[in-house]
Amino acid sequence: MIEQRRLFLELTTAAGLSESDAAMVIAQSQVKELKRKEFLLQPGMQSKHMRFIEHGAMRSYYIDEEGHQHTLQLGIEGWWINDLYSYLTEKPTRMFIQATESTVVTLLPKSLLEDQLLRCPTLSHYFLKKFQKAYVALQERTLDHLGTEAMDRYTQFRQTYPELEQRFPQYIIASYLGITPEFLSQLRSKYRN
Amino acid sequence: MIEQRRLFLELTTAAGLSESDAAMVIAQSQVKELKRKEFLLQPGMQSKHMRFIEHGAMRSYYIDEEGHQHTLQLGIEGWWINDLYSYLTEKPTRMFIQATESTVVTLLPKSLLEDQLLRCPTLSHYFLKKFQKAYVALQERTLDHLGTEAMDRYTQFRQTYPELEQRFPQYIIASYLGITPEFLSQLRSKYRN
DNA sequence: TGAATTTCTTAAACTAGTTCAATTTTTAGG
DNA sequence: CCTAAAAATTGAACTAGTTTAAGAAATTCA
Repeated sequence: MIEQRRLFLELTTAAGLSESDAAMVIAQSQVKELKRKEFLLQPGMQSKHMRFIEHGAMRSYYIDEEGHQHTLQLGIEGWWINDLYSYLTEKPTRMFIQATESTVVTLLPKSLLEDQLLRCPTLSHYFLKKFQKAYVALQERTLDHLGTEAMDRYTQFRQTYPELEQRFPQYIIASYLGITPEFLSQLRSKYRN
Repeated sequence: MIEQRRLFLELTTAAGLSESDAAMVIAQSQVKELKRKEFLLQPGMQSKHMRFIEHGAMRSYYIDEEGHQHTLQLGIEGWWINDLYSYLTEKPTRMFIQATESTVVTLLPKSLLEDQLLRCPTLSHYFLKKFQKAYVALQERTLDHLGTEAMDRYTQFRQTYPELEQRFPQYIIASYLGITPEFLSQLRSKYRN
């Protein structure tokens, strides 16, 4: 059964673990099923797991003082999703992580994972790269936001993540792009002609 | 002489290294002096060092397609400054790192540093925390930017970094806050009354 | 010290993106 | 398959922040 898990595939291919090492990691994991709109994490909670999407789709977002949602991360099967801020600092999160379809996630508890990272350099290297990638993605997104106008951000988003555009409703994509759904709608109608 | 270096102090106190371990790190380092407006890093270069400000002040920024500057990091003596994106990925940077006063920096070459990280867990832990902090700071800044209006960002900045406000010209602070110098000037005049 | 350069301010015209409100279209899931 | 709920669209009024321009103040360093 383990072999059917997408995470098993990820660890044996992308991470380069042996099948037995991968099996050991998976043995420590929990599986969680979520219905559409259910939450995996909510403000005030602490993120104590690394989370891998087996199938389905999720997003992380936070709500500012004026009540506006800002989507920070989108993810579908085969992606990791988390609030690394809370995971790394062990402070309470300000974020929601929510399933946008019915979704299955594998959870690796931080405490157990850290033991395994000490024992398995390959795994450790894999996660180091993941953290770096997360930093890089965040920086890229931040620069993008500061220096690019909404329309360009939208076309760039479509090119970079064509699979995401079909998978998430537009109001979520708008919130990821940092604009209102109404304004995205306007952009789209201009784009068409 | 080594004992006079601010980095020596940082390593023996904040990082908790022994004096001899700290001395070994320092022995691998270079010192660089910069005049006001001189660059430590420019687009296209690769960031191959960790950089510690001995004294003076620096900022990192990038220039978008329309030619606007966006300041990402400010730093004064006792702070690290770098483009971690380029340092971690070993790709060319998009950023400038510039001295805003005459400044002395200690440079730790990545290749040598990584050997030392392997040998010295205390040092390794110190840098792990630094990377995490950088991620956290970036995330905080990004959220802030998305959800807070300029005036609030400004007052928050003043509270969080009172030492920086006096140290950098306003047009740099404006660019750090993500607004034009003219608009910051307006905000300040409202704030006064 | 003093001239040249850099930085800051003010104000008016402007624009990218928001808000509000009402209508239409699409989708979820019993 | 049907209906309630969710999502997308349209347009008009609005606002936070930009642009341009020009003068005033502050700072640098020869």
